[in-house]
Amino acid sequence: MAQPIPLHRDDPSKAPLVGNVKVTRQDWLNVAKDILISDGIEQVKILPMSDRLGVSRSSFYWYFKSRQDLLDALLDHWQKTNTAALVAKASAPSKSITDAVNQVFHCVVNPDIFSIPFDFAVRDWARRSDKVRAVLHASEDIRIAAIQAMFERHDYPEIEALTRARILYYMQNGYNDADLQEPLEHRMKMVPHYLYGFTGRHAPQHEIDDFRAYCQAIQTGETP
Amino acid sequence: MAQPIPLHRDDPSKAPLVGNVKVTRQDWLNVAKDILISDGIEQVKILPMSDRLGVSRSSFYWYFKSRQDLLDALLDHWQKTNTAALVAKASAPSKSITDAVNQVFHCVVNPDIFSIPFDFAVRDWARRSDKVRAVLHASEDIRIAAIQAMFERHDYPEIEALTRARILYYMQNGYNDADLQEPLEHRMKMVPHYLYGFTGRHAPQHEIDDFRAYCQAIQTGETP
DNA sequence: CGAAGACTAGACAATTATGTCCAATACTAT
DNA sequence: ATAGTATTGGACATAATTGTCTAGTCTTCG
Repeated sequence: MAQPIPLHRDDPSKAPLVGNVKVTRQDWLNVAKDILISDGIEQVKILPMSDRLGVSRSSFYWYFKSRQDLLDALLDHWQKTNTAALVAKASAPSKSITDAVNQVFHCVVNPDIFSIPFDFAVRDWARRSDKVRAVLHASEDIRIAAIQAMFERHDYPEIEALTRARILYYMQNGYNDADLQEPLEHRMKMVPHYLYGFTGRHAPQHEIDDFRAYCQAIQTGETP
Repeated sequence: MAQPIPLHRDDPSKAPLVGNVKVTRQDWLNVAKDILISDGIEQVKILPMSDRLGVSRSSFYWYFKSRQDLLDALLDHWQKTNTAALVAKASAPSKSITDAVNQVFHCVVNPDIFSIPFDFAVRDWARRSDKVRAVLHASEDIRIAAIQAMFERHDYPEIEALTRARILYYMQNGYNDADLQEPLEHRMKMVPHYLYGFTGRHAPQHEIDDFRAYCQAIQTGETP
């Protein structure tokens, strides 16, 4: 009765999921992720997922020991995508601090390398699970440390590098309303101010212009 | 078996809730609010609430038509406490803009008039319910309009008043980790910067000093 | 071709939730 | 006191969810 509607598979070349279906462990994880993002961790339930995948509910237990086993895998998957992506961007070589910040900014504007909704969803989840909260805080420490190191590579003193790292990082999380259209545009406008206005200094005009051009380029589809 | 543990009642002079208990509609709402804050709306379930109140599950249906009826009442209660409190603070007369901002700041530091965790919880809830989201957005518009009007009363031009209002308001919501200890202190430190650094101007030193003194006074127990 | 392993469907059991109904009890006003 | 109302407890019905078990089907590989 239920239509198989897999939202995204690993390998699109695989046979379509109709008739006698076979799904992968990653298919279950992807559906779980979608539901986590849209409806919260409480709604990650086995029967609705199996309906969506078009397979029997009991097949789930071949791939996962239990619902908790799936949730653990989902959290692990989050760490290995979002946190890893942010750290990679922050650690990449850069010829100026503006260039470096632009690279980190990639994570805010390019959903393919960093999923903001996924981050929000995990944050919500963390409020209700000690284990997830511990993982989240550890990840945040790693992320901020990577950004701090980035500033330090561009000769900012340790304390100021940490302050700027925190502002740059938390700026991304200023809204927790995933449906709001405004956040991205608003964030982009505020980046130079947050980054340069906080300590009392101001950004050189050409750096602000660089930011604006960069944001526009990404929004119009280019990926510098 | 379950101990009756009402967390807070309307009228403490009432008989303690032991033995043959009678609870009020507000008791149910208070428990629902506590659970909403600590565990999310999904966990607001009737059986656990009745256990906590020490009454039978079916008694619930005397006070509320259904679970949804309770949730509607809970959302209504939120509007009539938090939003009303913030608007009241923003609308109160003030002899300077610093004084006015200090008054709004009351909502960040005094849990008795404005519950930040309650606000966070409703925000989470809104992500999963169109109805709640509509109410939340309407409330935010009302709040920001009140703060904007406050700045306008102190002779800020309309656009700048709106910008400052948004910053002052969203500053409160920069963190959505209700368990973190840091947010309050961090927010307090950043208030002057957010408020005065954004448009390129800077706060007079005496206003920053006023903020600091104000925050310290509240933290040490005084309520100016 | 045929067997072993990978994967799925469906039946069964246990738990927890919502909601209804009615009898029983406690409180209040006369 | 007692009648009437307010409030509660427990039985019943229904649905959703997790998990187990087993028989069966599909795929792959010798």
